[in-house]
Amino acid sequence: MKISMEEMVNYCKQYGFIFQGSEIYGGLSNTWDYGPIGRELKENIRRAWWKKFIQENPYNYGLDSAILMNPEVWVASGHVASFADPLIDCKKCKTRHRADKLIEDFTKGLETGDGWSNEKLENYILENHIKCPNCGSLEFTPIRKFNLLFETHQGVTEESKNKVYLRGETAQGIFVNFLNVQRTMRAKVPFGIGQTGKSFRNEITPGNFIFRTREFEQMELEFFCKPNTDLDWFGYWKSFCLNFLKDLGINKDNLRYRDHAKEELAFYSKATTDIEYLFPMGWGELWGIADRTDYDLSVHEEHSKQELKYLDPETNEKYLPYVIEPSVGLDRLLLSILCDAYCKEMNGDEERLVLKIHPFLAPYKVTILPLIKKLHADKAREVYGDLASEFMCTYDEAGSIGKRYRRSDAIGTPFAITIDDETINNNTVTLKNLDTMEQITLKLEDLKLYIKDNIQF
RNA sequence: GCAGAUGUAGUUCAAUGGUAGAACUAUAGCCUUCCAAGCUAUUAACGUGGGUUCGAUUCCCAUCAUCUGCUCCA
Repeated sequence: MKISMEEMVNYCKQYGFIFQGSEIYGGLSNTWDYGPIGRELKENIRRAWWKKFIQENPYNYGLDSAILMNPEVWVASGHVASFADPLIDCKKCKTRHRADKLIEDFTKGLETGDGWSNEKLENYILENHIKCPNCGSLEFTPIRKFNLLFETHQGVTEESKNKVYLRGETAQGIFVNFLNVQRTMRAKVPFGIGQTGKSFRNEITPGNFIFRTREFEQMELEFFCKPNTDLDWFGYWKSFCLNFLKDLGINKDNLRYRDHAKEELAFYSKATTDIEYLFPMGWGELWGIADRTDYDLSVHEEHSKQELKYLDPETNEKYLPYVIEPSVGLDRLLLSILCDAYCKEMNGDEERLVLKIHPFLAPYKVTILPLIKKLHADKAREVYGDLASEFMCTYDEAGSIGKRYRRSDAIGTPFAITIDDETINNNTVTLKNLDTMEQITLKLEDLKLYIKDNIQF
Protein backbone atom coordinates (compact mmCIF):
# COMPACT_ATOMS: atom_id res chain seq x y z
CA MET A 1 0.00 0.00 0.00
CA LYS A 2 1.73 3.10 -1.25
CA ILE A 3 0.93 6.50 0.19
CA SER A 4 -0.15 9.19 -2.25
CA MET A 5 1.66 12.51 -2.33
CA GLU A 6 -1.50 14.30 -1.31
CA GLU A 7 -1.80 12.11 1.74
CA MET A 8 1.84 12.77 2.58
CA VAL A 9 1.42 16.54 2.33
CA ASN A 10 -1.60 16.31 4.55
CA TYR A 11 0.15 14.13 7.09
CA CYS A 12 3.12 16.48 7.23
CA LYS A 13 0.85 19.41 7.86
CA GLN A 14 -1.28 17.67 10.46
CA TYR A 15 1.60 16.54 12.60
CA GLY A 16 3.78 19.62 12.35
CA PHE A 17 6.44 18.38 9.92
CA ILE A 18 5.97 20.71 6.97
CA PHE A 19 3.69 23.65 6.24
CA GLN A 20 3.13 25.54 3.04
CA GLY A 21 5.39 28.60 2.85
CA SER A 22 3.85 32.03 3.49
CA GLU A 23 0.50 30.35 3.84
CA ILE A 24 -1.38 33.33 5.29
CA TYR A 25 -0.51 35.34 2.17
CA GLY A 26 -1.81 32.67 -0.15
CA GLY A 27 1.50 30.87 -0.25
CA LEU A 28 4.49 31.27 -2.51
CA SER A 29 4.77 28.64 -5.15
CA ASN A 30 6.86 25.64 -4.17
CA THR A 31 8.08 26.94 -0.85
CA TRP A 32 7.66 24.86 2.25
CA ASP A 33 8.43 25.53 5.88
CA TYR A 34 9.57 22.88 8.32
CA GLY A 35 7.56 22.84 11.53
CA PRO A 36 8.81 21.83 14.97
CA ILE A 37 8.67 18.11 14.23
CA GLY A 38 10.02 18.40 10.70
CA ARG A 39 12.92 20.51 11.83
CA GLU A 40 13.99 17.83 14.29
CA LEU A 41 13.75 15.11 11.67
CA LYS A 42 15.70 17.17 9.18
CA GLU A 43 18.39 17.96 11.73
CA ASN A 44 18.68 14.29 12.68
CA ILE A 45 19.07 13.23 9.05
CA ARG A 46 21.74 15.86 8.64
CA ARG A 47 23.47 14.58 11.76
CA ALA A 48 23.31 11.00 10.51
CA TRP A 49 24.93 12.02 7.23
CA TRP A 50 27.58 14.05 9.00
CA LYS A 51 28.34 11.19 11.37
CA LYS A 52 28.88 8.65 8.61
CA PHE A 53 30.47 10.89 6.01
CA ILE A 54 32.60 13.20 8.13
CA GLN A 55 32.86 12.29 11.79
CA GLU A 56 33.49 8.57 11.40
CA ASN A 57 35.27 8.72 8.09
CA PRO A 58 39.05 8.91 8.37
CA TYR A 59 39.41 10.52 4.93
CA ASN A 60 36.88 13.32 5.12
CA TYR A 61 36.72 16.84 6.46
CA GLY A 62 33.84 19.24 7.00
CA LEU A 63 33.33 22.71 5.64
CA ASP A 64 30.73 25.45 5.75
CA SER A 65 31.27 27.84 2.89
CA ALA A 66 29.35 31.01 2.04
CA ILE A 67 26.21 31.02 -0.05
CA LEU A 68 27.33 34.21 -1.79
CA MET A 69 30.51 33.79 -3.80
CA ASN A 70 32.50 35.81 -6.25
CA PRO A 71 30.46 35.69 -9.47
CA GLU A 72 33.51 34.52 -11.35
CA VAL A 73 33.13 31.19 -9.58
CA TRP A 74 29.94 30.57 -11.53
CA VAL A 75 31.41 31.81 -14.77
CA ALA A 76 34.29 29.39 -14.34
CA SER A 77 32.08 26.48 -13.34
CA GLY A 78 29.98 26.93 -16.46
CA HIS A 79 26.76 27.66 -14.61
CA VAL A 80 26.31 31.19 -15.91
CA ALA A 81 26.71 30.34 -19.57
CA SER A 82 24.86 27.07 -19.79
CA PHE A 83 21.97 28.22 -17.65
CA ALA A 84 21.13 31.31 -19.65
CA ASP A 85 19.58 29.67 -22.69
CA PRO A 86 17.30 31.96 -24.69
CA LEU A 87 14.10 29.93 -24.93
CA ILE A 88 11.02 30.54 -27.02
CA ASP A 89 7.77 28.65 -27.33
CA CYS A 90 5.86 27.93 -30.50
CA LYS A 91 2.44 29.48 -29.98
CA LYS A 92 0.75 26.87 -32.12
CA CYS A 93 2.11 23.52 -31.04
CA LYS A 94 3.46 24.69 -27.66
CA THR A 95 6.89 23.17 -28.17
CA ARG A 96 9.88 24.96 -26.71
CA HIS A 97 13.05 25.77 -28.59
CA ARG A 98 16.33 27.52 -28.08
CA ALA A 99 16.34 30.68 -30.19
CA ASP A 100 20.07 30.52 -30.90
CA LYS A 101 19.78 26.90 -32.01
CA LEU A 102 16.94 27.71 -34.41
CA ILE A 103 19.05 30.37 -36.07
CA GLU A 104 22.09 28.18 -36.10
CA ASP A 105 20.18 25.34 -37.75
CA PHE A 106 18.52 27.69 -40.22
CA THR A 107 21.75 29.31 -41.29
CA LYS A 108 23.71 26.10 -41.11
CA GLY A 109 26.11 27.34 -38.48
CA LEU A 110 25.81 31.08 -37.91
CA GLU A 111 27.23 31.75 -34.47
CA THR A 112 24.91 33.98 -32.47
CA GLY A 113 27.21 33.74 -29.49
CA ASP A 114 27.37 36.40 -26.82
CA GLY A 115 26.79 39.51 -28.84
CA TRP A 116 23.15 38.84 -29.69
CA SER A 117 20.48 40.45 -27.58
CA ASN A 118 17.08 38.85 -27.17
CA GLU A 119 15.63 41.46 -29.48
CA LYS A 120 18.17 40.73 -32.18
CA LEU A 121 17.48 37.01 -31.96
CA GLU A 122 13.73 37.58 -32.10
CA ASN A 123 13.98 39.94 -35.06
CA TYR A 124 16.24 37.60 -36.96
CA ILE A 125 13.78 34.76 -36.53
CA LEU A 126 10.91 37.01 -37.64
CA GLU A 127 12.68 38.55 -40.64
CA ASN A 128 13.98 35.29 -41.98
CA HIS A 129 10.66 33.49 -41.49
CA ILE A 130 12.20 30.74 -39.46
CA LYS A 131 9.59 28.11 -38.81
CA CYS A 132 8.85 25.97 -35.84
CA PRO A 133 10.71 22.73 -36.60
CA ASN A 134 7.83 20.79 -35.13
CA CYS A 135 4.74 22.26 -36.80
CA GLY A 136 6.01 24.89 -39.24
CA SER A 137 4.29 27.79 -37.55
CA LEU A 138 5.85 31.24 -37.65
CA GLU A 139 4.41 32.44 -34.38
CA PHE A 140 6.64 32.37 -31.36
CA THR A 141 6.42 33.82 -27.89
CA PRO A 142 9.03 36.40 -26.89
CA ILE A 143 12.34 35.05 -25.68
CA ARG A 144 12.61 34.18 -22.06
CA LYS A 145 15.94 33.44 -20.55
CA PHE A 146 15.89 30.68 -18.07
CA ASN A 147 18.84 31.57 -15.94
CA LEU A 148 18.71 28.94 -13.31
CA LEU A 149 20.94 30.88 -10.94
CA PHE A 150 19.19 33.29 -8.58
CA GLU A 151 20.56 36.78 -8.89
CA THR A 152 20.83 39.42 -6.24
CA HIS A 153 22.94 42.46 -5.49
CA GLN A 154 25.65 42.86 -2.95
CA GLY A 155 25.51 46.34 -1.51
CA VAL A 156 22.64 48.76 -1.44
CA THR A 157 22.67 49.91 -5.05
CA GLU A 158 21.40 47.69 -7.81
CA GLU A 159 24.16 48.05 -10.31
CA SER A 160 25.14 45.24 -12.57
CA LYS A 161 28.68 45.29 -11.28
CA ASN A 162 27.31 44.42 -7.86
CA LYS A 163 25.47 41.41 -9.17
CA VAL A 164 26.03 38.22 -7.23
CA TYR A 165 24.39 34.82 -7.41
CA LEU A 166 22.95 32.59 -4.75
CA ARG A 167 24.92 29.39 -5.07
CA GLY A 168 23.44 26.77 -7.36
CA GLU A 169 25.31 24.01 -5.60
CA THR A 170 27.44 23.72 -2.50
CA ALA A 171 30.15 21.92 -4.45
CA GLN A 172 31.82 25.08 -5.74
CA GLY A 173 32.46 26.28 -2.19
CA ILE A 174 34.42 23.09 -1.70
CA PHE A 175 36.45 23.40 -4.89
CA VAL A 176 37.55 26.94 -4.18
CA ASN A 177 38.67 25.85 -0.71
CA PHE A 178 40.37 22.69 -1.90
CA LEU A 179 43.90 23.83 -1.11
CA ASN A 180 42.91 25.67 2.09
CA VAL A 181 41.53 22.49 3.55
CA GLN A 182 44.31 20.32 2.17
CA ARG A 183 47.01 22.56 3.61
CA THR A 184 45.52 23.24 7.04
CA MET A 185 44.43 19.65 7.64
CA ARG A 186 47.67 18.32 6.17
CA ALA A 187 45.43 16.07 4.12
CA LYS A 188 46.82 13.49 1.76
CA VAL A 189 45.02 12.35 -1.36
CA PRO A 190 42.70 10.54 -1.28
CA PHE A 191 40.60 12.75 0.95
CA GLY A 192 37.19 14.33 0.87
CA ILE A 193 35.52 17.57 1.85
CA GLY A 194 31.84 17.58 2.71
CA GLN A 195 29.30 20.17 3.62
CA THR A 196 25.60 20.65 4.02
CA GLY A 197 23.72 23.78 3.16
CA LYS A 198 21.14 25.61 1.12
CA SER A 199 21.38 25.93 -2.64
CA PHE A 200 19.12 27.81 -5.02
CA ARG A 201 18.05 27.05 -8.56
CA ASN A 202 15.35 28.62 -10.67
CA GLU A 203 14.00 25.25 -11.71
CA ILE A 204 11.75 25.29 -14.75
CA THR A 205 9.44 22.73 -13.27
CA PRO A 206 9.47 22.51 -9.52
CA GLY A 207 6.86 20.49 -7.78
CA ASN A 208 5.96 17.21 -6.16
CA PHE A 209 5.93 18.66 -2.67
CA ILE A 210 9.50 19.04 -1.38
CA PHE A 211 10.94 16.79 -4.10
CA ARG A 212 11.95 19.70 -6.30
CA THR A 213 11.97 23.20 -4.86
CA ARG A 214 13.92 26.29 -5.85
CA GLU A 215 15.49 26.57 -2.44
CA PHE A 216 16.79 23.30 -1.13
CA GLU A 217 19.44 21.81 1.07
CA GLN A 218 22.27 19.69 -0.22
CA MET A 219 24.61 17.34 1.52
CA GLU A 220 27.61 17.03 -0.74
CA LEU A 221 30.93 15.30 -0.54
CA GLU A 222 33.73 16.01 -2.99
CA PHE A 223 36.20 13.17 -2.78
CA PHE A 224 39.60 13.92 -4.27
CA CYS A 225 41.61 11.00 -5.53
CA LYS A 226 44.55 10.25 -7.75
CA PRO A 227 43.62 9.87 -11.44
CA ASN A 228 44.05 6.61 -13.26
CA THR A 229 44.67 4.32 -10.36
CA ASP A 230 43.18 0.89 -9.87
CA LEU A 231 41.14 2.01 -6.91
CA ASP A 232 37.47 2.27 -7.83
CA TRP A 233 36.35 5.16 -5.68
CA PHE A 234 33.29 5.66 -7.82
CA GLY A 235 32.11 2.15 -7.01
CA TYR A 236 33.12 2.58 -3.40
CA TRP A 237 30.96 5.64 -2.85
CA LYS A 238 28.06 4.16 -4.80
CA SER A 239 27.75 1.30 -2.40
CA PHE A 240 28.61 3.45 0.60
CA CYS A 241 25.66 5.71 -0.13
CA LEU A 242 23.27 2.85 -0.78
CA ASN A 243 24.28 1.17 2.46
CA PHE A 244 23.78 4.43 4.31
CA LEU A 245 20.21 4.58 3.03
CA LYS A 246 19.55 1.00 4.04
CA ASP A 247 21.02 1.65 7.49
CA LEU A 248 18.60 4.54 7.87
CA GLY A 249 15.88 1.96 7.45
CA ILE A 250 14.77 2.60 3.90
CA ASN A 251 13.37 -0.53 2.28
CA LYS A 252 15.85 -1.75 -0.34
CA ASP A 253 13.03 -2.66 -2.72
CA ASN A 254 12.28 1.05 -3.00
CA LEU A 255 15.86 1.87 -3.97
CA ARG A 256 17.73 1.29 -7.20
CA TYR A 257 20.76 2.44 -9.12
CA ARG A 258 20.34 4.15 -12.46
CA ASP A 259 23.35 4.85 -14.64
CA HIS A 260 23.14 7.94 -16.79
CA ALA A 261 23.39 7.37 -20.50
CA LYS A 262 26.22 9.17 -22.26
CA GLU A 263 23.99 11.79 -23.84
CA GLU A 264 22.34 12.86 -20.60
CA LEU A 265 25.59 13.39 -18.73
CA ALA A 266 26.19 16.88 -17.41
CA PHE A 267 28.93 18.91 -19.00
CA TYR A 268 31.24 18.28 -16.08
CA SER A 269 30.77 14.58 -15.67
CA LYS A 270 32.37 11.49 -17.12
CA ALA A 271 29.98 9.10 -15.44
CA THR A 272 26.99 9.49 -13.18
CA THR A 273 24.91 6.99 -11.28
CA ASP A 274 21.77 7.99 -9.46
CA ILE A 275 20.34 6.18 -6.53
CA GLU A 276 16.61 6.45 -7.08
CA TYR A 277 13.78 6.06 -4.66
CA LEU A 278 10.27 4.94 -5.47
CA PHE A 279 8.40 8.10 -4.49
CA PRO A 280 4.59 8.30 -4.62
CA MET A 281 4.86 9.85 -8.09
CA GLY A 282 7.31 7.22 -9.29
CA TRP A 283 11.05 6.65 -9.31
CA GLY A 284 12.98 9.84 -8.67
CA GLU A 285 16.59 10.79 -8.18
CA LEU A 286 17.65 10.77 -4.58
CA TRP A 287 21.42 10.66 -4.68
CA GLY A 288 23.66 11.51 -7.59
CA ILE A 289 27.12 10.02 -7.62
CA ALA A 290 29.17 11.72 -10.32
CA ASP A 291 32.69 11.25 -11.60
CA ARG A 292 33.60 14.89 -12.22
CA THR A 293 37.19 14.11 -13.16
CA ASP A 294 39.41 17.17 -12.73
CA TYR A 295 36.89 19.35 -14.55
CA ASP A 296 36.15 21.72 -11.66
CA LEU A 297 39.65 22.16 -10.35
CA SER A 298 41.02 22.69 -13.84
CA VAL A 299 38.46 25.34 -14.83
CA HIS A 300 39.05 27.18 -11.57
CA GLU A 301 42.77 26.95 -12.06
CA GLU A 302 42.41 28.37 -15.52
CA HIS A 303 39.91 31.06 -14.63
CA SER A 304 41.45 32.25 -11.36
CA LYS A 305 45.03 31.93 -12.61
CA GLN A 306 45.85 30.22 -9.34
CA GLU A 307 47.54 26.89 -9.30
CA LEU A 308 45.33 24.33 -7.59
CA LYS A 309 47.48 21.26 -8.07
CA TYR A 310 48.15 18.86 -5.25
CA LEU A 311 51.77 18.15 -4.44
CA ASP A 312 52.16 14.62 -3.19
CA PRO A 313 54.52 14.96 -0.22
CA GLU A 314 55.81 11.40 -0.59
CA THR A 315 56.41 11.11 -4.31
CA ASN A 316 56.67 14.81 -5.16
CA GLU A 317 54.19 14.27 -7.97
CA LYS A 318 52.10 17.29 -8.79
CA TYR A 319 48.64 16.85 -10.24
CA LEU A 320 45.01 17.85 -10.22
CA PRO A 321 43.06 15.17 -8.37
CA TYR A 322 39.96 13.59 -9.84
CA VAL A 323 36.73 14.12 -7.99
CA ILE A 324 33.97 11.71 -7.09
CA GLU A 325 30.90 13.57 -5.95
CA PRO A 326 28.13 11.86 -4.00
CA SER A 327 25.48 14.55 -3.69
CA VAL A 328 22.14 14.14 -1.98
CA GLY A 329 19.24 16.48 -1.38
CA LEU A 330 18.34 16.65 2.28
CA ASP A 331 14.73 17.58 1.60
CA ARG A 332 14.38 14.70 -0.84
CA LEU A 333 15.97 12.31 1.58
CA LEU A 334 13.57 13.44 4.26
CA LEU A 335 10.67 12.88 1.91
CA SER A 336 11.81 9.39 1.03
CA ILE A 337 12.31 8.53 4.69
CA LEU A 338 8.82 9.75 5.54
CA CYS A 339 7.23 7.90 2.62
CA ASP A 340 9.06 4.75 3.57
CA ALA A 341 8.28 4.95 7.28
CA TYR A 342 4.63 5.94 7.03
CA CYS A 343 2.34 3.02 7.53
CA LYS A 344 -1.09 2.18 8.72
CA GLU A 345 -1.32 -0.90 10.87
CA MET A 346 -4.48 -2.73 11.65
CA ASN A 347 -4.96 -3.15 15.36
CA GLY A 348 -8.08 -5.27 15.51
CA ASP A 349 -10.63 -3.18 13.67
CA GLU A 350 -8.80 0.04 14.42
CA GLU A 351 -6.37 1.59 12.02
CA ARG A 352 -3.19 2.74 13.71
CA LEU A 353 -0.95 5.30 12.05
CA VAL A 354 2.69 4.57 12.75
CA LEU A 355 5.87 6.18 11.54
CA LYS A 356 8.38 3.35 11.54
CA ILE A 357 11.54 5.35 11.64
CA HIS A 358 15.04 4.74 12.94
CA PRO A 359 15.18 5.94 16.58
CA PHE A 360 18.18 8.11 15.76
CA LEU A 361 16.02 10.07 13.33
CA ALA A 362 12.95 10.31 15.53
CA PRO A 363 11.98 13.92 16.29
CA TYR A 364 11.24 13.05 19.90
CA LYS A 365 13.11 10.21 21.59
CA VAL A 366 10.67 9.74 24.41
CA THR A 367 7.23 10.86 25.44
CA ILE A 368 6.42 11.22 29.11
CA LEU A 369 2.90 10.38 30.15
CA PRO A 370 1.32 10.71 33.57
CA LEU A 371 -1.08 7.80 33.85
CA ILE A 372 -3.67 9.88 35.70
CA LYS A 373 -3.25 13.57 35.27
CA LYS A 374 -4.42 14.52 38.74
CA LEU A 375 -2.21 12.01 40.49
CA HIS A 376 0.96 11.84 38.44
CA ALA A 377 1.39 15.09 36.53
CA ASP A 378 3.80 16.67 39.00
CA LYS A 379 6.11 13.69 39.04
CA ALA A 380 5.88 13.38 35.26
CA ARG A 381 6.92 16.99 34.78
CA GLU A 382 9.87 16.38 37.03
CA VAL A 383 10.96 13.38 34.97
CA TYR A 384 10.45 15.37 31.80
CA GLY A 385 12.71 18.12 33.08
CA ASP A 386 15.40 15.63 33.82
CA LEU A 387 15.27 13.76 30.50
CA ALA A 388 15.01 16.93 28.44
CA SER A 389 18.57 17.78 29.35
CA GLU A 390 19.65 14.80 27.23
CA PHE A 391 17.03 14.24 24.55
CA MET A 392 14.23 15.88 22.67
CA CYS A 393 11.28 14.82 24.80
CA THR A 394 7.63 15.59 24.88
CA TYR A 395 5.12 15.61 27.69
CA ASP A 396 1.49 14.77 27.15
CA GLU A 397 -1.26 14.69 29.73
CA ALA A 398 -4.31 15.30 27.55
CA GLY A 399 -6.78 12.54 26.86
CA SER A 400 -6.71 8.83 27.52
CA ILE A 401 -3.43 7.00 27.73
CA GLY A 402 -4.23 5.16 24.50
CA LYS A 403 -4.80 8.37 22.63
CA ARG A 404 -1.47 9.69 23.83
CA TYR A 405 0.33 6.54 22.70
CA ARG A 406 -1.22 6.94 19.28
CA ARG A 407 -0.09 10.52 18.98
CA SER A 408 3.45 9.38 19.63
CA ASP A 409 3.20 6.44 17.23
CA ALA A 410 2.23 8.81 14.49
CA ILE A 411 5.45 10.82 14.62
CA GLY A 412 7.82 7.93 15.21
CA THR A 413 8.67 8.45 18.87
CA PRO A 414 10.48 5.25 19.88
CA PHE A 415 9.78 5.24 23.60
CA ALA A 416 6.96 6.17 25.93
CA ILE A 417 7.25 6.15 29.68
CA THR A 418 4.27 6.25 31.96
CA ILE A 419 4.45 7.76 35.38
CA ASP A 420 2.19 6.06 37.90
CA ASP A 421 2.02 5.27 41.63
CA GLU A 422 5.01 2.97 41.25
CA THR A 423 7.10 5.91 40.12
CA ILE A 424 6.16 7.94 43.12
CA ASN A 425 6.60 5.05 45.58
CA ASN A 426 9.48 3.04 44.08
CA ASN A 427 11.10 5.33 41.51
CA THR A 428 10.33 2.93 38.69
CA VAL A 429 8.66 3.66 35.39
CA THR A 430 7.09 1.59 32.69
CA LEU A 431 8.94 2.11 29.43
CA LYS A 432 7.16 1.05 26.32
CA ASN A 433 8.90 0.46 23.04
CA LEU A 434 6.33 1.89 20.63
CA ASP A 435 7.71 -0.12 17.74
CA THR A 436 7.70 -3.59 19.28
CA MET A 437 5.05 -2.79 21.93
CA GLU A 438 7.27 -4.42 24.52
CA GLN A 439 7.08 -3.05 28.02
CA ILE A 440 9.79 -3.06 30.63
CA THR A 441 10.11 -1.62 34.11
CA LEU A 442 13.09 0.60 34.72
CA LYS A 443 14.56 2.49 37.62
CA LEU A 444 14.42 6.23 37.10
CA GLU A 445 18.19 6.55 37.35
CA ASP A 446 18.73 3.99 34.58
CA LEU A 447 16.41 5.72 32.11
CA LYS A 448 18.88 8.03 30.42
CA LEU A 449 21.45 5.35 29.80
CA TYR A 450 18.86 2.92 28.47
CA ILE A 451 17.43 5.41 26.03
CA LYS A 452 20.86 6.59 24.96
CA ASP A 453 21.90 3.03 24.18
CA ASN A 454 18.84 2.41 22.09
CA ILE A 455 18.88 5.43 19.81
CA GLN A 456 22.34 4.97 18.37
CA PHE A 457 23.06 5.11 14.67
C1' G B 1 5.62 27.46 -19.54
C1' C B 2 1.03 24.82 -21.66
C1' A B 3 -3.64 22.01 -20.79
C1' G B 4 -7.21 20.08 -17.37
C1' A B 5 -9.18 19.69 -12.34
C1' U B 6 -9.70 21.73 -7.51
C1' G B 7 -10.03 25.68 -3.57
C1' U B 8 -15.82 25.89 2.64
C1' A B 9 -12.98 25.03 10.37
C1' G B 10 -6.51 21.76 11.60
C1' U B 11 -8.54 17.32 8.49
C1' U B 12 -12.58 14.88 5.58
C1' C B 13 -17.06 16.20 3.58
C1' A B 14 -22.19 18.92 3.20
C1' A B 15 -25.68 22.86 1.98
C1' U B 16 -27.14 27.64 -0.04
C1' G B 17 -28.26 34.14 -4.77
C1' G B 18 -30.47 36.33 1.67
C1' U B 19 -23.08 35.31 5.12
C1' A B 20 -22.92 28.13 6.45
C1' G B 21 -23.97 22.13 8.95
C1' A B 22 -21.60 17.69 10.50
C1' A B 23 -17.84 14.01 11.70
C1' C B 24 -12.93 13.44 13.26
C1' U B 25 -9.10 16.37 15.59
C1' A B 26 -7.94 20.08 19.27
C1' U B 27 -8.86 22.56 24.19
C1' A B 28 -11.21 22.48 29.22
C1' G B 29 -13.89 19.68 32.94
C1' C B 30 -15.90 14.92 34.89
C1' C B 31 -14.57 9.78 34.71
C1' U B 32 -10.51 6.46 34.00
C1' U B 33 -4.29 2.34 36.49
C1' C B 34 -1.58 1.41 30.21
C1' C B 35 -3.11 1.89 22.51
C1' A B 36 -8.01 6.61 19.56
C1' A B 37 -13.72 4.37 25.58
C1' G B 38 -17.82 7.50 27.70
C1' C B 39 -20.30 12.23 29.24
C1' U B 40 -20.39 17.77 29.16
C1' A B 41 -18.77 22.26 27.24
C1' U B 42 -15.69 25.35 24.03
C1' U B 43 -12.75 27.18 19.99
C1' A B 44 -12.71 27.05 14.76
C1' A B 45 -14.02 27.91 7.75
C1' C B 46 -16.42 30.13 2.41
C1' G B 47 -7.90 31.39 -0.89
C1' U B 48 -7.32 36.78 -2.68
C1' G B 49 -9.05 40.98 -5.71
C1' G B 50 -12.61 42.86 -8.94
C1' G B 51 -17.52 42.64 -11.53
C1' U B 52 -22.99 41.52 -12.02
C1' U B 53 -26.86 42.07 -8.19
C1' C B 54 -30.92 45.36 -3.45
C1' G B 55 -27.78 41.36 -1.68
C1' A B 56 -22.39 36.77 -3.84
C1' U B 57 -19.52 31.49 -0.20
C1' U B 58 -22.81 30.40 -4.52
C1' C B 59 -22.86 33.47 -11.07
C1' C B 60 -18.77 35.95 -14.22
C1' C B 61 -13.55 37.73 -14.73
C1' A B 62 -8.69 38.03 -12.96
C1' U B 63 -5.12 36.42 -9.59
C1' C B 64 -2.77 33.12 -6.09
C1' A B 65 -2.07 28.17 -4.53
C1' U B 66 -2.41 22.83 -4.92
C1' C B 67 -3.08 18.28 -7.77
C1' U B 68 -2.83 15.46 -12.63
C1' G B 69 -0.79 15.23 -17.54
C1' C B 70 2.68 17.45 -21.15
C1' U B 71 7.25 20.03 -21.71
C1' C B 72 11.95 20.73 -19.29
C1' C B 73 15.70 19.18 -15.99
C1' A B 74 22.88 19.91 -13.77
